[in-house]
Amino acid sequence: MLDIRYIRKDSENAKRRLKDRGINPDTVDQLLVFDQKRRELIQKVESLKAQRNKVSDKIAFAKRQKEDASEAIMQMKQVGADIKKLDNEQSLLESQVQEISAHLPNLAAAEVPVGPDEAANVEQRTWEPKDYGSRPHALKETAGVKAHYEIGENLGILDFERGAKVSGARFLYYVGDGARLERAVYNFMLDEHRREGYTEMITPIVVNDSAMFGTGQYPKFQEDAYRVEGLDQTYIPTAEVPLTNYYSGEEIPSEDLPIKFTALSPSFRKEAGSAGKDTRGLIRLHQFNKVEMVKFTRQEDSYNELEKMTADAENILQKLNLPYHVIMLSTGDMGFSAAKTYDIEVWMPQQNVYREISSVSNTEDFQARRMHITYRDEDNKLKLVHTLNGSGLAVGRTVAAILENYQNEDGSVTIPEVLRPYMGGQEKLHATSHH
RNA sequence: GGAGCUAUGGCACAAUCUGGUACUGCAACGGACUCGAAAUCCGUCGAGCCGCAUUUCGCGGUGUGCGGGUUCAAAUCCCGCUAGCUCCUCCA
Repeated sequence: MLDIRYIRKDSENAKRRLKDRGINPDTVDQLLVFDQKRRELIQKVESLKAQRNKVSDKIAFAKRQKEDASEAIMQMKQVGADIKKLDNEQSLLESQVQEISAHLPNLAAAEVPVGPDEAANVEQRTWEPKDYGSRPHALKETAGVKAHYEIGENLGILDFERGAKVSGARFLYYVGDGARLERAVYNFMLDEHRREGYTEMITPIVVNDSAMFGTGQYPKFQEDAYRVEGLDQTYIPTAEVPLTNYYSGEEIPSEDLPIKFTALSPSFRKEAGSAGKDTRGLIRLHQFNKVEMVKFTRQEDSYNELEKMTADAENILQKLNLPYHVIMLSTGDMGFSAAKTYDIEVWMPQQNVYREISSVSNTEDFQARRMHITYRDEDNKLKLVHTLNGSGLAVGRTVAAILENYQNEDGSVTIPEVLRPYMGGQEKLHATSHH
């Protein structure tokens, strides 16, 4: 959520910056009207309440003295009724202010490119293994390159058909070495992050509505969430939700900052509005594994920590020897809560494109204000923490990238060296029977 | 899932039956004493949120788990909810 006092005080800039995020300035004007009315009403009702408090004290005093207070009581009857009426008006205005505020996205950081969509994103850097060209999996340019789902099905390690039979489209079974590879990948990721100082967590994967509100998924993006029927609970779309809400409503001892969490979790998304897109393979599923990173930082540290978190995600791809590039998302392509986002896209040779495998964002105090997570600065002043989140990485998409980039001409797949200790020293995936 | 109990400052608790200034202790902070500290004594102490004012001290509202209701007035009475504890039931 944005600071209403900023919008009030610097409304022209607020409108301009929100316009970059796709918000009609009229919406902001409407918000300011409600806010103005609300504050006028507060002043009215508060002076009545001050009066009531004073007279109530007098009545209490009189009763103790066994004196008659019925005149004051009669007088206060009307005041009480007026307060109730104004209180109701005020709570209506509060909810109108809240309704608009809750739907306003975060403001973009100054250096974020302004643009309506992904065309305005700006590439930051590219990376590929030094010996990429001489490796057997360097099939980037050749015609015989297979798609990851084709490789997986041929090897018998990915079973989309039975996933669809049992659950529906966009679900799958990993079978045998496929399941082992997935497990190797996320264990490797978690171990790397732990080494970088992240505390490993296992979180609830069902959360309540206030948690979904806290990180910014609700109220705006409910249609993409798997809700538990009748329970006001939701299967998490990302571990960012339970990890960030861990401290909701709390003051974090400032000597503990920055705090770094990592967790593997399944992520559930209805993918409403993406019908027909990326329908095949591991790219777009209703359920997928993801290793997530979350940080809580002092305000002045968050952008430095954003760079570090991005490097932590890149480290995984570098150790896996997978080519990638990093882009900075434009104002029109960023997520609701983000002030600045780097996407990391991994090279997928069969489609000849870079494909998103991680998204790393600084939300500044946007989530912390919704969740009320604070710390005290050097002057003992209460401040909102900054929160960051990033994938490190999407596990299924990593498996897909490994299959495509490490495929051999005989149909086998070489296992990246760093993963071999996680697979009993195995070096290749071959077609085998798993039945 | 069933029954009972509980929820009050950073912590521990009182006031709830019988509606009327939310008690006390510990901790914390300031001061006295001291070369310094401990002990002792004196004083301050409801976090957060909202509004107004602002160069500074501020003023008011809210705030006894959450949401309603009754009342001139709610920690207290009524209704709903949440969480925790105990017992029963169930379970990996």
